[in-house]
Amino acid sequence: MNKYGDEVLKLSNQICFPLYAGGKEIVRKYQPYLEKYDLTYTQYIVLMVLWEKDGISVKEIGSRLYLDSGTLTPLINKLVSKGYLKKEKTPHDERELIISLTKRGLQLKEEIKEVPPLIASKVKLTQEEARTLYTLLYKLLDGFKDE
Amino acid sequence: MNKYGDEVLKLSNQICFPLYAGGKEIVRKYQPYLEKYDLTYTQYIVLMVLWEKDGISVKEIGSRLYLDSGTLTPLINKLVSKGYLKKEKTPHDERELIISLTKRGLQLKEEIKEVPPLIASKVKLTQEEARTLYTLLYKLLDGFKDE
DNA sequence: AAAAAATAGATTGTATACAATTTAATTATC
DNA sequence: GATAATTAAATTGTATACAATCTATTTTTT
Repeated sequence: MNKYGDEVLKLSNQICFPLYAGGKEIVRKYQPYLEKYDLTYTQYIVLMVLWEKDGISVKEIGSRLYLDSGTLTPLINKLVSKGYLKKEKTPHDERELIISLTKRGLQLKEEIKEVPPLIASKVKLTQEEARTLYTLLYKLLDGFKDE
Repeated sequence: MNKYGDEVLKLSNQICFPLYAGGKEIVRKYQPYLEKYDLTYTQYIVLMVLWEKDGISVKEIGSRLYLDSGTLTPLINKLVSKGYLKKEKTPHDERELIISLTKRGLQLKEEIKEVPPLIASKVKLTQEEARTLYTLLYKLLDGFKDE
């Protein structure tokens, strides 16, 4: 028996649950706004990565988003078929695939700028609280990385 | 053009992304420990709800976990076939389904108490930080509820 | 340089998630 | 009291996630 008895198994005592639920809910909040652009949240963050740094490998996209090729391969294919991305092999390493934005993919960036403020307005936290949450979440994520 | 220019679309400026990634990673951390009990994280939190309050409806489980019947129905069926849960209709409302723990489902609670401390040890936050994160996550979730 | 190990991406199989719809039962309205 | 509106759960369809495996290529070892 654990020294805390039943307490450790209460949903209300676990940091994991609100984190899991919060992550899920935030994605759900995005969907209605992204629907207009025929994008899902995951597709949107893949594009966000490329808007910041274009022409990177699937591997690098994955390491930035904590996603693996099992998720990214079909998702990138969908974005290619939608005309937002293109795939090409690198000459120096035939295993590697370089993902780049098409003109249309780049255009989308300007249109979609309206979305983040709309979501931000739904987050009922002060600037200070949001900053603290942000810092703690990254501290948690960084702690997971090294092991 | 948004007054912040490109800034709003940077992954590093969004609270949503670390939340999404953190939620996903925490579930991934759980899997190896839950595998031993033949459970997934979602199955585990459904059991957690019932360990706290047995004999509730699918609807109530859903409202506590932010999940709908589309997710819960097949998941509960799996837990029934594993021998952890049983389903029965209420006499007073034939639409409603009451989900209860079997003896085996109740036993599992004692065995699985070892897991939360193992996860907690992977979270590299001080007690103070964890408490703050917890508070902010619930504030965020509560803010989502009313609208 | 041949064999072994490692790596990038694709594939397969299982398990969520959730919107939208359907079905059955209950409540509300007229 | 019949009809309409609502509700709980199930079903359907689409899109992640990710472990495990596979394939092709590159790098390391010997």
